[in-house]
Amino acid sequence: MTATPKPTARRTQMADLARMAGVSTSTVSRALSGSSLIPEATRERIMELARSLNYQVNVGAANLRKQSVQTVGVVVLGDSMQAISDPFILKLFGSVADALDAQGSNVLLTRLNDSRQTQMQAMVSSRQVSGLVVIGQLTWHMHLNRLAMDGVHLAVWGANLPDAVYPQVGGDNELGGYLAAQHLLTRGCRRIAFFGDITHPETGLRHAGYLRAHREAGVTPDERLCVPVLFGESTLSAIVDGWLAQGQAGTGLVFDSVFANSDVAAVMIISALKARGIDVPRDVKVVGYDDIEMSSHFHPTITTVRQPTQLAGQTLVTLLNESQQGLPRRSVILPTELIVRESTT
Amino acid sequence: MTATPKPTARRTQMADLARMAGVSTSTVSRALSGSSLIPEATRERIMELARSLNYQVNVGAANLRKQSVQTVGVVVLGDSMQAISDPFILKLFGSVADALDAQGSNVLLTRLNDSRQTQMQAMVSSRQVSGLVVIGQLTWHMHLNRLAMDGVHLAVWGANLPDAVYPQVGGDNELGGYLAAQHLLTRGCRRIAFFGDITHPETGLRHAGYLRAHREAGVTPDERLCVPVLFGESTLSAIVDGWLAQGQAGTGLVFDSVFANSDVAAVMIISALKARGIDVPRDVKVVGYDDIEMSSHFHPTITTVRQPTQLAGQTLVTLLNESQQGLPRRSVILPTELIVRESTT
DNA sequence: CCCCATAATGCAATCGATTGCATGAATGTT
DNA sequence: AACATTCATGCAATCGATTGCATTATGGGG
Repeated sequence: MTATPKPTARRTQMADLARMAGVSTSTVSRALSGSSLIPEATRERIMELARSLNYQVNVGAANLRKQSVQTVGVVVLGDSMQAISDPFILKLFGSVADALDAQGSNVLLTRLNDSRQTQMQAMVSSRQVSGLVVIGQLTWHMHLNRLAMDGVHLAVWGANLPDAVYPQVGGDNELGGYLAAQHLLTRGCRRIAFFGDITHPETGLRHAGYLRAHREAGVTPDERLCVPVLFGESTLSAIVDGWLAQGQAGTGLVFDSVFANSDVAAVMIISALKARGIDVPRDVKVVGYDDIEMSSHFHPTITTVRQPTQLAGQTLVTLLNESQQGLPRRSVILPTELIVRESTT
Repeated sequence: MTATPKPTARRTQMADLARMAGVSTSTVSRALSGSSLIPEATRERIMELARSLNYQVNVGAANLRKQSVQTVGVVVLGDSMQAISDPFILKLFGSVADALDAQGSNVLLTRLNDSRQTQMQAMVSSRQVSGLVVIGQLTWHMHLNRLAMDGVHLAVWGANLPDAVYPQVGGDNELGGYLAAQHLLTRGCRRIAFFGDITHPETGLRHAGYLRAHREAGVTPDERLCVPVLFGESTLSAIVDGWLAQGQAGTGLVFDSVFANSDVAAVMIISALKARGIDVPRDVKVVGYDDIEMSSHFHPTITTVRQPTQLAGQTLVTLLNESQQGLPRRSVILPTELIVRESTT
C-alpha cells in the first residue's frame, strides 16, 4: 500500500455544522449536549449530521468556557517511569486509571522527582487537571500537605499518617505485618528476618505489626534480622549469602523464616536461598507482600499479604471526587488479608 | 493538624498580572514567553511578579489561541489497564512516557478495547492530543491504517508489517526467534518447544526465525511442540504437566528445550518444570524473550532475547514528531540481541 | 380577532490567553 | 532643529465553544 495520508484538512467546527443545518451555533451546542430546550426532531437531525461529519467538540474551547476539566493527573513518584518496576505499583496505577476511565475522566500521567517539586502544583494551576491522585507518599508527606492546604484536590495512596491534611487510602499495614509475623510464629518460627526499609511510612507500620505479633507470642525479635532494603534492590541475594556464611561460621545470626515487604523481594530471596541449596518452605519459610500475579505461579507459590488493588483505585477516585465536591475530607483503610500458600507450609 | 484547606480563591490570571505591573496583557504575555520585543528589565520584573503570585498560564486558553497541544496520547491495548501485567509492556510504556516527558509533552493515557474503536480518533479530533503512540498492534492493524489515512499522527510499537501506512517501531522479531533457536540448536537441543501465539504479528515473525534456524541446522521441528499460549496465560504449567505425562507414557512427545515468547512465560515454565523435579538447564534448557528485570534475578538466571526499551520509547516519540512535522513516514527495526545466562548453560 | 403563555431559536458576551498592526517615545542623522 | 529610525507597548481581533437574555413563532383562551 503506497497511499499517502491526507493533508490535514481544517477541522470541522460547530459553526460549520450550524451553517449546514441552517441553525445557529447555540442550537447546535444545545442539541449536542442534550438540552431540553431543543425538540427531539431537531436534535436528532443535528446529531446525525455531526456523526456523518465525524465531528467532535473541541474540548479545550469547551473547558475554557465552562471553567472545567475532566482530566485527572496521576502522579507516580520516582526518577523515571521506567524505574518503576514493582508490579504492585503498576497494578495500583492501572486500577486508578480504570476507575477514572469508568467515570469518563481522562488520565494525565506525570512522573515526579525531587527536582520538580512544583510540577504538581503547576498542573493544577495551569488548569490542565482538576485534581491529582498520588501513588506513594514516600518523603513527600509535607509537600503534599502544603498542596492540600493550598486548595489542590488530591487523594494519596500510602500509609495513614495522622497529621495528613489530604485524603489517604492504604492497606492496613500494621495488620498486614502482624498477620504475616503471627502466621510464621504459629508455625514454629522464632527467628523471622524482616526485609524492608522501616523509615518508609508503610513499611514502618508493617514492622510495628511484626513487633506486636512477637510481643503477643512472647518472642524477642533479633534486631540484626531487620534488613533495610529498598524495594527492588538487587543486593538481596548478597545479603542472604552473607547471613548463610555467618550462620555456618556459628556467629548465631541464623534465621528460620523471612518476611519480605514485597513479593518481588520474596521471589528474589527464595531464588537466592535455592541457589544455596536451602529449600523453601522446608528449611526456611517465606512470606511476601502485595500478592502480585507471579506469587501464585512461582514455585513454590508464595504466602503473602493481599491488598485489594481494584478497590484501591476506586476508593482513591471516590475520595478525590469528594474533595472536589467540597465534602469533608476522610481517609480509608482497606481490608488486608493473609493468603497462605506453599512457601510457609 | 486540623487546618482546613483554603476555599479555592479565583485563580490569578494574566490580566491581574498586567494590572499589578502597570502594563498590558500583551506585554505580560510576551514577557512570559520570552519574546525579544520586551527589554530584559521589564521581563525580569514581570517574571518575578508572576513567580511571587505563583502564576501559571492557563494552558487550555493558550492552546486554543495558538492552535496547538503539547499532549500526546499513549494507547495501551487491552480491556483494562489492570490486565496489563507484562513487565515488558509496562517498561516500554514507561520509556515512552519518559521520552515524551523529556521533550516537555504531557502524556494522556488511554486504554482501548473492542467496544471503543472510535476512541482514538475522538481524542485527536477533539484536540486533546496532537498524536498517538500505540503500544501493541495486535488485531488493530487495519484500524490503525485507517486512522493514519485520515491524517491522525501516530507511531506504533509492534511487528514491521509491510502494508502499514503508519510509522512502526519494533525489535527484529525474526532475528530474535532465529538467535534463540540457533543458540539452543548449537547446544545440542533437537526438540525445541515454541510457546507463543503465532497469529500475533510479532510472535509470528519470531516463529519464522525459529523455523529458519531449524532449516539451517537441518533439523525438522515437531509441529506439536508449538503451543499457542496467549501472553500471560496461566495454563502453562498444565500444558507442561500434560507433556511430561505423555512423555513418560512413551508417546514420543518429548522436548529438550523451550523457547518462550516472554520472560514471564519462561519463569512460569521453569517453575512448572521444577515442580516436576526437572532441572533447568540440566534436563531442559529454556530461552525467554524481553529480558525483564526478573530474568537476571531468577534462579536460574534466564537466557533471553533483549529489545532495547529505552531506545524504543525515544524512537517512537521521534517518529511521531516526524509525522507531525510532515516528514516522510519511516519505520525502524531496533537491534535485538541474545543474552546468554544460566538457563541454557 | 386580540392577547399572552410557551416553545424554539438566535444574539452577543464570555472564558484566558496570543499576536498582527498601530501608536507613541526615544534615539540618531545631517 | 527637523526628520527618519528603532524600540517598547497597547489595541483589538481571534481561537471554538457555552449560555443568559432577547426575540420570534406557535397555539390556546377569552
